[in-house]
Amino acid sequence: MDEVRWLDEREERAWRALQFMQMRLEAALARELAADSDLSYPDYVVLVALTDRPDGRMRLFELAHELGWERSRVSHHIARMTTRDLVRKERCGSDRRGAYVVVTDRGRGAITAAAPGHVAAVRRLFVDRLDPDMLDAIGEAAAVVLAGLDGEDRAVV
Amino acid sequence: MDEVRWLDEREERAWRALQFMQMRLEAALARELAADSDLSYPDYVVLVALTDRPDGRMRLFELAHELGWERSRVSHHIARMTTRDLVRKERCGSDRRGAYVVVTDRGRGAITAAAPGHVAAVRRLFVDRLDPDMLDAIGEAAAVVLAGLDGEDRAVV
DNA sequence: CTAACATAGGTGATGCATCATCTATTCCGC
DNA sequence: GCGGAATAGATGATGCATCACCTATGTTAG
Repeated sequence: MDEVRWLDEREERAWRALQFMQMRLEAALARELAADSDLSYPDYVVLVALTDRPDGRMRLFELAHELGWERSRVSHHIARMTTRDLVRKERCGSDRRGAYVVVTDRGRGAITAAAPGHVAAVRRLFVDRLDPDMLDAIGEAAAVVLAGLDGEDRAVV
Repeated sequence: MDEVRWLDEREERAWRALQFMQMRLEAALARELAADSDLSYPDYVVLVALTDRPDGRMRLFELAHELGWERSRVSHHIARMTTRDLVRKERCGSDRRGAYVVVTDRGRGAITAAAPGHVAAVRRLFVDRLDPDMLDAIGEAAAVVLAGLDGEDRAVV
């Protein structure tokens, strides 16, 4: 049992501020999205991922990987979105275990309507508050931490 | 209707990386906490807040404010924690609408057991991956964004 | 070829988070 | 004092996220 290295004041401040910012930011964005679009934040990111593809379709496991979601989460969420006619599922010919998720017209309409407001909110609350140096610093720091997380996952598996 | 100012490549990169980092980091910390402590992340932060007080007690609304939670969330969560004997509620004498949350012995035991591992994980996955400059930059950036969010809230209310 | 394993996806249970709404109490202006 | 507004907290419904587990299909070592 080694001694515990608690966080010092500077470390604690940065860590807590980041946590708090993330929580408040996500809550604010989700609220704004819900207020003017009938989409939740998860709905939004799914539709962004799908409409980034020229054919508006993706395998479920691709979606899971791209969004960093668990497979089961994708399954549940796509099921909910399907009942709202934002996406639909199609069986996959080449791999009969698999399925495609395809964005519907209604889904396209929803994301087209929602995106400008959401991007404006991201700017107003986050991007435009920070000067480019800070933004780069954050991007770089996040990349470093992500690389560490990836490394752990690979080590464990 | 003004033109939409979409995010440029640098902005998008920073924003996405931050989102992704936050998601993966919180998931990893929550999993680790759950694996060796029977506490969820929300349980953990509640117990930290309570044990920071000399008497281990707080009003529910204080807890809501300190954690940045909605009142209803606090109410539900404390109810769940009460059934597990991590905290208990006490009626407040001076304000008969109110109630205290008090950490129990079991709650103290749980947080004492969980904290070293959690702090070690925060170090391993986040704090120790970044040099002090980066950490400060993040703390500062988060503070700026938080100030903006506070400003909006005050303006709306 | 077949047995073992890996992968794609689905499902039910449970805990988490929010919303709308409710009651009880306190505060505050008149 | 009294009546309206604000505040403290609770509650039920609903959507979100994870876990443990399941089926079906594909892959590969022997």
